[in-house]
Amino acid sequence: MAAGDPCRTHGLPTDYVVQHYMTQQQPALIHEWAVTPAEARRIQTRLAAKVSLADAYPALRRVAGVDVGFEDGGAVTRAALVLLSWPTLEPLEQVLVRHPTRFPYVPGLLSFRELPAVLDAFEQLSAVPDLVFCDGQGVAHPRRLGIAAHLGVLTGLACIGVGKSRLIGRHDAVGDRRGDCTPLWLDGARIGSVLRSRTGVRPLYVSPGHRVAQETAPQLVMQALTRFRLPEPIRAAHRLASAPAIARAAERSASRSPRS
DNA sequence: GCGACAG
DNA sequence: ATCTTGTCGC
Repeated sequence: MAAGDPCRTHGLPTDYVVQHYMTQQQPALIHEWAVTPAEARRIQTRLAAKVSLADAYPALRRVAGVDVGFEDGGAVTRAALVLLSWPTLEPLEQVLVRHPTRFPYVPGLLSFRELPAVLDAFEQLSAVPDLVFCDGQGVAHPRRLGIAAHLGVLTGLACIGVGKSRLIGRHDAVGDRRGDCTPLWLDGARIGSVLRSRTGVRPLYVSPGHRVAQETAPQLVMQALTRFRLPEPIRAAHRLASAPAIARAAERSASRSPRS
């Protein structure tokens, strides 16, 4: 691969070494996506060793939000990526990529289903975000490599996983007021935080993906919140990824109350 | 063998 | 995630 080329992730043999996403610095391990569940789990265990749980991101100027949706009963994957200013959270740029879906949903292997399209979206973004908020878990995962951690290791970007529900781990009851937070544990180690992003809503499962510390992750999510349950970067990405569903909903309500 | 199980 | 209408609550 020539220096300067964006990182390509398809069709490469397992363990092929390429440059980090747009940074052209440390090489990163890129693997094949056409794998069996058993191979995927081995890849996760190997890549998990590359995750860093120490704060190591640039001064925050712009952040990104990632979310994925589906069309055609799952046949098509839609990856939405939105770039926003920080700390003002104003949308700056957005990218939507559609890919044929080629991996089933298997609990614990979500990244193998969604990341191919997400990585393509990153290649089309004109600027590199200083931090990424990703829908799903970070290291709060059976093998410590949820989609946010996987994305972080492959791109080298600082990432935070924000899950709407729990994949694994145990925790005490969370306070019911906005900002209340309690650690998420697995085998005696902290793997994330359970955060009440808004009073009266189900808590968020926040965990570092890469280059972010356990204590920092929930703080950054709090700073990315406005008045809703989900942090703004992810809300923006979700709106984009769910555009077809929203359009169909609007279509139905329009047919129920026709004008004229 | 029986649950649990991101999106 | 997606399919789907109305409905209970702040």
